[in-house]
Amino acid sequence: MAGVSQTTVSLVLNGRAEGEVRISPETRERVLQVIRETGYVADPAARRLAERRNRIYGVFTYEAVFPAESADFYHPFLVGIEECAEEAGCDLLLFTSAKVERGERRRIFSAESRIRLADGCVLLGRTIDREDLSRLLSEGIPFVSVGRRDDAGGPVPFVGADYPPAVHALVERAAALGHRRMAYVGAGAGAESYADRLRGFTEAVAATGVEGLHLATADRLFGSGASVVFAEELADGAAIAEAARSRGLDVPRDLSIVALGAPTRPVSTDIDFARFRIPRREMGRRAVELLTQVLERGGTPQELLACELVEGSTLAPVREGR
Amino acid sequence: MAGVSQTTVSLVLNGRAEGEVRISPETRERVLQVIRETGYVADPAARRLAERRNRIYGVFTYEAVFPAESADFYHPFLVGIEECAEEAGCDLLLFTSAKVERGERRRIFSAESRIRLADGCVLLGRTIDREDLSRLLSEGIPFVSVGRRDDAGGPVPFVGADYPPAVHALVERAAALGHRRMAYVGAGAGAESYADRLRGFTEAVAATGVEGLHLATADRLFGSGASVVFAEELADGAAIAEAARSRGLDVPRDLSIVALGAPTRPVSTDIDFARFRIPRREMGRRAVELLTQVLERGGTPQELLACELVEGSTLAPVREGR
DNA sequence: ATCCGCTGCTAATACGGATTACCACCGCGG
DNA sequence: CCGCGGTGGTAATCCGTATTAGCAGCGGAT
Repeated sequence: MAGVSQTTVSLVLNGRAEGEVRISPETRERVLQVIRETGYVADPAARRLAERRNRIYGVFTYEAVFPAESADFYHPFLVGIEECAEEAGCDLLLFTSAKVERGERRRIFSAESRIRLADGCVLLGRTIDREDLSRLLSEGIPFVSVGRRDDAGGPVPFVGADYPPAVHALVERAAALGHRRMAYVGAGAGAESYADRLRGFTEAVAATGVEGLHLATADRLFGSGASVVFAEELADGAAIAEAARSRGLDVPRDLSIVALGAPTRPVSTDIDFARFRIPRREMGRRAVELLTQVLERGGTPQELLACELVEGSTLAPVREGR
Repeated sequence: MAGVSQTTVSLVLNGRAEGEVRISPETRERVLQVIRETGYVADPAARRLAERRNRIYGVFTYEAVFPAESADFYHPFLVGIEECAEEAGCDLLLFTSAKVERGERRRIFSAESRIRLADGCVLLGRTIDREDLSRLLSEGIPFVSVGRRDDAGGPVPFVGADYPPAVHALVERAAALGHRRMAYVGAGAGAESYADRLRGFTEAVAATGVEGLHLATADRLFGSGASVVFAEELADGAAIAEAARSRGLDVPRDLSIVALGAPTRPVSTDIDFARFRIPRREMGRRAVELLTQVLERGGTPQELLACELVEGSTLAPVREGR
């Protein structure tokens, strides 16, 4: 239509017409005019094939992205991811195709995986398959994990929440309120985030010189003599509060409770726990920024974002006589 | 690695090895073995280029998908869309790249639009640009709109909520409770969904033989003598309830209120309005199903899903003497 | 010995755009 | 008239897969 070659159109379209290769302003204008009239847009698939770049970022979650169960937890991450993708002019590819079989988790690599259609990928999930991770690394697929991850055959790029200092601060606050015997309730393992919380607790009690107990479950909590309990998850905190109430204990007069996580399961509690805020939205944003950075300059960025403390009303001075 | 040509791999990969083209079972097994070992996956971009098919469905929303403001409204649609995409083995491409300029809406077609990377597209939004719609039609891009749409240079494929019968049923119920003067408050235009509600109302009052008023705003409602008001949006209903209270009117003793929409804006009200339920999740699911159908067999499906009535507590018998 | 039909596989090409090497043209100085 | 440098553009190739036409080899029938 403009009487020029495909090459010329490509050059004009990509603004390369000013550098090495020269196209006269008249020709350029003519091509642009036709493009405007027809609304021509280069085929993204062909572009990807030729250019190895798409401006499409993949988003992989081990659970369904939208559904309600964990929606409250994942949603803020996605808000941040979308915001930042929008600013970067990128589209998001949600890998929904990996069927979640009953009891099975999604897998990143399936026979039909379209992960390589995206320039790179943001990973979301409490835990991430080590096999998947190491394969991502070995195949050289650019990605950033939301949440700290242990090495998996190499360092993993991530943006995580910095749990240890946050837990540390809460332990110190409890100590300042007179607590001398503290319990951590939760696995303290399984996911990196759990391990980090327990580590923060363990280091903090050591540094503060108070006594720290680690209980896998709340069963033996009430015989332990602990005056404050650090619950690994908000749901755990709610359960402990309920158990305390049923024993006739008042929170926080008889027992202080600190919650160390965000609601990953839908918890119907309006208790205003002493806790910290996981900067989920910021983590989402930052993950996309880091992915962009990886795509442009490579590297293996690892970042931890600070968690803001929330005073709450479940951490009080230790009761005399305990 | 298997000592065969690229063609052979392609044939094996696509299970074409049994039809016209023949590959010996031994060779096939050898290729499959290598595929298993290496985890080879065909490049989706190249596939799309060659095959014109991707198993990627685009999702276009005029507002940001995730953010909180309209999250409550859009989320159920997305749940349905994701569910169905997962079952169909499709990935979802969110067109987040179209920057939402201050005060501007997203546009489907931009210079960088990656819409053609997807096999087809699901459109979501209260209103959809007519230009965008007619361009989709004229370019022959397969799509399905969530929400009924008027023709835009041709019939538009959609799955919508069937408002008129739902509104009709509510009008009838009001009439059965003795109401003889009913008001509809809202624009009744702008979006198809609003027009449909007003149309349902207008037809229903005519059929029922009661008096129907259409008020653009609630300003003159209280002098109108209407004993029941149909609010176009849930938020409108909440505002009217508030206004009634401030006038010393009791809902529903002095004034019945029927809400005709779902919360599109975050409304903090716990009023249990007489209303109907928009089957949003089902609409999302169905949209994906219809898109699949369009891709396979073409056509322009148009479907309306029934809205279930919700009794609520804001519709009562008309008060004597009004 | 020739031809046929079948089996099993591959060479060649298309898909649409990015990139690169190179060519045709023009004006100018020698 | 020749050579030279700068302009403006294009042919050719590549990206990785799907598809199609066709080729080599072989056994059996004529």
